[in-house]
Amino acid sequence: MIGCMGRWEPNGRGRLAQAALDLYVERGFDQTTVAEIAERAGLTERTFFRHYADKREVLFDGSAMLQQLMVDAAAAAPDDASPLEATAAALVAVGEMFDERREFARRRHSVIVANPELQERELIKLARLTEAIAATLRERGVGEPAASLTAQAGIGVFHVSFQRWVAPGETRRIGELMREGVEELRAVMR
Amino acid sequence: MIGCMGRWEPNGRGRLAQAALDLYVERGFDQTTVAEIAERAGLTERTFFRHYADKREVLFDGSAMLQQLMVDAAAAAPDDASPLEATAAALVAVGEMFDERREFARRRHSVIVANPELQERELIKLARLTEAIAATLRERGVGEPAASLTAQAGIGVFHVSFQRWVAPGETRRIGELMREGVEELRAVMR
DNA sequence: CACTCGATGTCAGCCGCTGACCTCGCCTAT
DNA sequence: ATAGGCGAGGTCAGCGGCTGACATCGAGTG
Repeated sequence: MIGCMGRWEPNGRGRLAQAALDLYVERGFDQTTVAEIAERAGLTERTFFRHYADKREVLFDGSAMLQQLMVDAAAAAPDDASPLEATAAALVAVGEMFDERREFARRRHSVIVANPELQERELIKLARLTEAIAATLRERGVGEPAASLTAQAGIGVFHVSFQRWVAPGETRRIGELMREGVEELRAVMR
Repeated sequence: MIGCMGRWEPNGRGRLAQAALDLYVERGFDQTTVAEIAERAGLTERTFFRHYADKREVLFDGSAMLQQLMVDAAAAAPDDASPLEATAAALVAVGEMFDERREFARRRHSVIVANPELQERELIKLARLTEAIAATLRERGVGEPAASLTAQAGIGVFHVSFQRWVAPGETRRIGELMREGVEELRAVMR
């Protein structure tokens, strides 16, 4: 019951993720083959593809958890909260988790900005997240297109704030950058 | 000077695009090989890749023109126009062109919604478009993060409106949907 | 001690994509 | 008019991402 440790070492999945990030940083995404990742993790190429749908997905393992966190936070907002307030609650919810892992985020981000294929994957994760939040708002009684537009604005603020947050030299916390972003967007739409 | 018609038939690039869209619609993106596209166009696989960087790009030929159109429109807005007004001008500029090609857009869209890889490509095109508009706003003297947030809001409205515009049964023009979207977003941010 | 079951290994193969090199046919200059 | 430039296309070989089918191992279960 406790075993389940594959054939040899435990946590093959985690070893693959670690090996992949290391290699992507060391020599670049394109210059890394899946066989090399698997070898460094002490596994085979075929096993890599059992854990991750493709070579890119290994960098996006946390996105499901992020989505769950944000959706839960938006759903838990008080009934009388406005769509924007519920969305803002989702943003606040992820703030702490991000601030704890800034260096990891920078490392990962440096790989992604260097490769268009990875940016595509990041963008579709963001789009799915947007849809999930829009669905949550709809369940809260928000109509269309208001729900989609609000979710889009919220994720837009998140995205812009995230990019500022990982920029070299930036020391403010992501929550502060997101608050500032919401205010700025309000001002611009006024 | 006028010749330049490849080795046999003229417009190989266009024939490839037509063959690709037809096949993607007929049997799906995944079930279509590049060799088949090339064969239907009377060319070879290798030639396909000389015209298009990859199998997906053939569906996104028009995006460069779209970007140019929107950037020019935003840049041409009067000096005293607000960031939001300049961005709205970019939206208006694409309205007519889209309305003229609604059936083509629906056909193309049906292929894209059926395939995540194609959605990724669409999203990165939208992201590049967003960056281009943000850059235009910056040239107009708008600071950061206001420029990025405004561009993101504008493209967000465009995206949501486009999806409503291609939905089956929808008859309103895209310009009207975008105007409505901007108003809705304003209301939600208030 | 079989037996099941989930995780991994092995192997063969398709297809997207690329580099290197060759061919064809129009165009221009001498 | 002929030579050579040049751009579009063809041919071939090969890498690497990804998959299906099947074998194997190790741990828990009866």
